[in-house]
Amino acid sequence: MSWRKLPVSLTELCLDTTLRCGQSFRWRKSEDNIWSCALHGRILSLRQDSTQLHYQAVFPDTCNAPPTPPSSVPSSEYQVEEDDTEDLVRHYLNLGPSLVELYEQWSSADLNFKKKAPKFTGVRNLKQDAWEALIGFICSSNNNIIRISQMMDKLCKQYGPCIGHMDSRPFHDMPKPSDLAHPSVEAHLRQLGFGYRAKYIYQTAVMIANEHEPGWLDSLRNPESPVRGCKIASAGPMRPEGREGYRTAHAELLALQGVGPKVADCVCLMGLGWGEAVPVDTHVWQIAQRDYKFGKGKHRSLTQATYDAIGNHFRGLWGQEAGWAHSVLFTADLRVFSERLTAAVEVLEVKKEEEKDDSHIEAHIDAHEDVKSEIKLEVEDKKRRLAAEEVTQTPVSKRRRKVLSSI
DNA sequence: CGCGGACCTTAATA
DNA sequence: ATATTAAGGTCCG
Repeated sequence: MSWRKLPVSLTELCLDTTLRCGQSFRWRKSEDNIWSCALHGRILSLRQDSTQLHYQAVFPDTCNAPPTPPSSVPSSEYQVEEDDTEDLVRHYLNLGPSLVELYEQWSSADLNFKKKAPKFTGVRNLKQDAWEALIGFICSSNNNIIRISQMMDKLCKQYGPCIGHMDSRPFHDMPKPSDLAHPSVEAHLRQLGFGYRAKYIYQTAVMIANEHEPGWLDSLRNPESPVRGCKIASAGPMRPEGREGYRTAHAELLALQGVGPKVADCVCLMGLGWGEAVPVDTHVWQIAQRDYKFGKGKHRSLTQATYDAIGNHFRGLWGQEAGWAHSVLFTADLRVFSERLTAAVEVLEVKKEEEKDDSHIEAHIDAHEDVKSEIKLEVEDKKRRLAAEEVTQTPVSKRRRKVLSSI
């Protein structure tokens, strides 16, 4: 029940960015900045300060302790089970690589990355369960992060096991493929507001539960990035189009209903450990046109050839973890973080403290004068939207609106 | 191989 | 107030 901790700086991991940037869709944040999610049979909770990541696992039903092992299980084996939360955290958050070093590497190779990344440090590429990633990203087509999250919540509440409660709210884990392979599922999901994705989810569940061998999905994983344990085998040499295992996994996934090139790449990148997978969605297509000279001549529209060319270009630029670098730029392009580009985030943070005077706010803003001028056009472009957002969304203090309009 | 339309829902935008 | 658009696309002809 007690919290444990790992030393992690905010530049190595920023939970608030990583857990909101559209990689995963099941984390919930409570009042006091605690993120929680039902994962591997427990409710995992995370929070962080400037120097440490705090984590806690609450297991169901047994006084907040891990399940009692059957007496037949040797205690030595059980010890591993009991203490695997740290491993789970390290693995899920992909804490192995030095993110500062990776950012340096990507920045030295790419001026655009160097320009955009400083406002979006600590974006980690989560190593999620492949099945969860598959369903999550099938839901993502023509959709937004809020609704995707709501859909995943409904799916788990309807079909997944309840792991426990926090703040008087139930936490359900992901249902298994066989739980969704019943013919009634499609109509039910449609009734729950999944739209045309209901059929995709049902058909994909049938494929994985009934058509493929058990373990098929995980067999597509990067052997250098196994679910548990350490590296089993080499993933082979890097090529412009990615390693062989990645290409195979991508091609296999395409056979599933509701899985096109973009969703397949998301599953490869965030569920199967293929760091070179580069999902090209509307955001990345915009980025490729705006910052990397795509959108003309041969690559006027986002055809399959253009899609592949963009991935190849980014792999050539950023290397084996190109998909991770892509996630950083994708995050920088997300609407929910757009205010970060306007320095309004400083105002937000100051506002939370409630008792600061305007001189403080001005100081915060002035500190980013250089950034502001550099992206002045973008600020102009988004300022109007932001201001409108403030008026229509939540009641905002006059002070904040005033500051915004003065940027 | 590339194009255009349909496809579910919802909330912001015009 | 009501129509249109956009939200991490895919499928089909």
